[in-house]
Formats: sequence, C-alpha cells, structure tokens
Amino acid sequence: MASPIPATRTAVPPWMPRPASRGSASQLAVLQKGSSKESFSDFYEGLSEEAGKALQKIEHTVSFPAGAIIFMEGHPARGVYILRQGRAKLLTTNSDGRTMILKIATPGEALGLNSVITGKPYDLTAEILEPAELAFIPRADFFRCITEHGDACMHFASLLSRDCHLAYDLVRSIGLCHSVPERLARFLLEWSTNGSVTDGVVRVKLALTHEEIAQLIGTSRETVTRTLSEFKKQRAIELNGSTLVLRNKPALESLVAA
Amino acid sequence: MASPIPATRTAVPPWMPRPASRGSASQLAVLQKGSSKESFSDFYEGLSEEAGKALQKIEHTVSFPAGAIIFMEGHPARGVYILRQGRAKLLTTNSDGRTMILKIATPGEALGLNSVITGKPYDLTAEILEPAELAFIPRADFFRCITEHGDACMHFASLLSRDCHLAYDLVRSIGLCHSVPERLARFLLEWSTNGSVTDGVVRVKLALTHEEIAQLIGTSRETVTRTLSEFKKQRAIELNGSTLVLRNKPALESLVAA
DNA sequence: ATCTGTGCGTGATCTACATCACTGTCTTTT
DNA sequence: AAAAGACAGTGATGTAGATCACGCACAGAT
Repeated sequence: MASPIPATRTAVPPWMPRPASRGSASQLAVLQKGSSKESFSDFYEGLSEEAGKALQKIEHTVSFPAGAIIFMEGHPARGVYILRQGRAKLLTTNSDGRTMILKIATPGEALGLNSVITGKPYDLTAEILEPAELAFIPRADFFRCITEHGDACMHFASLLSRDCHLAYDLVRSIGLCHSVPERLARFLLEWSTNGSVTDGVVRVKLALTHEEIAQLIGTSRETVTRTLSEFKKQRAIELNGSTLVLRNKPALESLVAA
Repeated sequence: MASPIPATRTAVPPWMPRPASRGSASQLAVLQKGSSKESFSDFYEGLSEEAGKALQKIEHTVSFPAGAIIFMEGHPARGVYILRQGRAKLLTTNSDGRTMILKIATPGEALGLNSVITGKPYDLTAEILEPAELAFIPRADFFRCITEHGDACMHFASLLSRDCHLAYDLVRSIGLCHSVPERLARFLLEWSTNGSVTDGVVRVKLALTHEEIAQLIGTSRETVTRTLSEFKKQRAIELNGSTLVLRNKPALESLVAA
C-alpha cells in the first residue's frame, strides 16, 4: 500500500535483490580504501578497525539492476544499506505522484541509517540509478554491533549530522531562493564539484535526466530544459552528450549570489 | 559579514545572555520529569542516569529575553543548548534577507546538536520567541562526557535521526505540495496536536505572527492573512485573539489529502 | 496626548512557472 | 525492420501567489 510505485527503467521486475556474495575477507579491501573515491561521509571511513571488521562480518552484499527499489518510504526499516558500486537516488513521493529527490547517493554512502536508528519506517525511498552493488546490515545485528563497539556510535552520529545538514541546505535552496535559474545554477555548481578541471573549465558527467534534475531542484521537467538552453545561449555552459562543461562558472555564480 | 541581523522585539540589546544559575542539584529535578510536558525528543529523556548526571554537572543555565539570538548560522559551534523554558525558532536566512523557519523548539529540546557533532559552524540560527531559560554545554565537555558514557551517544544519534526526519518532512511539505492552502492546513493540523480538545473541537494557542507562519510554510505574510480569512469564511477555523479553534477539522484534512 | 513600532487586512498588479499538447530523436524490444 | 518507450525541445495559455502600497488598531514609550 501507500505511495504509487515509481516507474522503472527495465522490463525485468527489479524489486528482488539478487544475492551476489557473502561479506568477509573480500569486503575487507574496502577498509584499505582500495576502491572508489573516498567520500567523507563514507560509512566505513573513520570507523575503528574492530568496529569495521565486526560490521563487515555481518553484512552481506546484493546487486540490483537500474530502476530497482531498495526500500520504500513507509515500509518498516529492515536495516542499513551501504552503497558499494553505482548510484542511487533518495526520494520522496506524495499522494498525487509528484516526486522530490533529496539526494543522489554515491559509493560508500549509507542508506536508511536514520530510520534504522529511530526504528520508524523508512522516511525516504531509495532507487537504483545504474546497476549497483549494496551491502546490507540487518537492524538487529547493526544495533548489537554498535552497542558492543562504543566508538562506532559516535561515527554514525556524525553521519546523521551530515544528513541533517544536507537536508537543511535543501530546505534553504527550495524554500528560500525562489527563481529556478538560481536553483539550477546552484545545482550545477554543486554537481560540478565532482568534476575534473581541464583547460581551466570544469567537465563533469551529468548523468541525470532533465526530469531528475527537475525533481532535485523542485521544478518541472520543461522548465529545466528551457533554463538549460538559456544557460547554453548565454554561453555559461555547454553540453556534449551527457558531459557538462562549465564555460563560464562566474556567470553561474553571479546568479546564485543574487 | 554574514547574514543581516534579524529584527528583535525589545529595545534592550538582547544578544548577551544573562547568567542565571549554575547547574547542579537544582537542575536534577528535570531528570525526575517534574517540569513541562515531556516531548519525546527531549534532550535528557531516555538518557541513562549516570550520563544525565554527568552532563548536568557540566551544563550551566542562562536566561534570554524574547528576540535574543542564541547562536547564528555560520558562527562556530561553541556547544549545545538545551531549552528549559520558553520557545525558540530555528531559522535560516539567505543573502537577501528572506527567512525560513525550520522549527519551533519547545522545552526539552536540544539546539545546535548536529553542528556540535560535525564540528562545523552552526547551520541554523536560534532565536528566542518568549523569555526563555537555556542550559549550555560547551562542545569539549560534551564530547568528553559522551565518550565516557557510551550509551549517551546512541541517545544523541536518535535525536539526530529525528531531526533528519523532520527536515525531510519539511522538504516534502514545501517541495511537493504546491498550494499554500494545503501547506497552511497541514501546518494548522500539525500545530493543533499540542492543543486541548473541548466540546469536540480542538483549541490551541497559535502564538505566532502571520509573518512567522509564512516563514514556516514558505510563503508571504499577505498570503497567510488571506488564506486564514479564507479558512474562517469557510468556517473551518475560528480565531479568538491568538487562540485557534479548529471548527471543521475534516475540512482542513481534505485539503491536505488532495 | 502624541509618537513610534509592530502586526493585521485588503486591493491592484505582474510575472514566473506549471501545465498541456505536440514533434522529433534515439534506444531497446521483439 | 518495425514498434514501443524513454527523453528532449518548444509553443501557447492560465493562474497562483509574490510584491507593492496602502489604512487601521493597538501597545509601549515619553
């Protein structure tokens, strides 16, 4: 029951996670920060070695196809998911199908942490954007583990603090700056922080549909299309395929400052 | 630098807290839940006795007049404040003076917790609404205390989780339901949960200005005035002085459901 | 008695954006 | 190869609500 099921991208029923591997030795590599870029809101980053190991013994990894729903707003919180590979969007939907994306999660990130801690149902929906791999830690095990490892708790408190902070930022953005151009510019600038600088301009994969951008900044798909072309016309940005090039970053920044 | 100083309500310069008492025996009464209503996001509620006592030994109480700023967005996080008496608003302001209220804090509530934990500057401003008394716990002491008392950390993690949840609710509200009547109805219903039921109708002190309501639901003062009169005309609500009476609760609920 | 500040009530405008309704690509499926 | 979905681009249109600009009431100061 509850909210309508968001459209998926694949014909395959994606809801069921497909088991991939059981966590243990193989996962430990992550502690050595072998893999992807180290986001500093990383689930394991900064955790003590014992606590980390304990958790990794519990977790077990599953993969999901694009479009899969990991968990859904309103459903009981079974446990925490840690995104290992791929990206996911955290969103909320209201009764008439309108959707707002709160955040695009990247590898390392914990999903559903706050719901697991309060014990209330998930307050957001997590949907996979591109084929992904996640580690799952059941609620009960998670609790057992963090009560045994005192230091871990502090770590998770700080992850939660960051989530709060981010949510406040979002409120500021959608509640305070009323014009779409400003919000879009803000978003592009924020997004491009993950990009690389070549020849003085920032390049970054903008692997999102206009619809998704619209849901991130709280506007309609059409308005995103129009505002993006406006930016292109003003030579502030350029779009080669799905690569975004910030031709004139200051121009965007001036929109935000206003 | 930083944001403009919000207007205050008193002629007296309210910025400086006036010391009132040093926490110790007198404060312990709170543990016995002697005072006000017990909000379940209460700072001390659910904390172990030792941890509670330890914290209360550290804290020291200050009073503030209405309009006082406890801390300001962007300023370094000195410590946590616990609201003992009175109410405070947590708000954020953007460069052109527009303000959004995230929450009205009531006694028991912790202010600035997430910033203290991340160690970043306060991400919100806290302003006193009516003469209030607060307990202050300096950041360093707070940390010392929670590392000594493992269980406390879990407690604070759950407070943070609640804050996240609330923030998500707000995003949903301002980002998803586009009509002001709906947001206002939602707000009134939410607000009236603190009210008392007499003769089948809910009565509650709506101790907020239209301006403040506007900043809570993300609209303009004038629109609040107009929408409230609309509600009155439809006999959904009644306003006697600052007492709000929900004459026709279902009517409001139907607006929200849509 | 007057002045000043703060909050409320209302009318008249103006516009940014949502919404609807298409068309044109480009994948993916079959 | 054909059909079916996704996505993107673009015009026309309507309207909710921001904004400006008042007047009024009431509280505290002096």
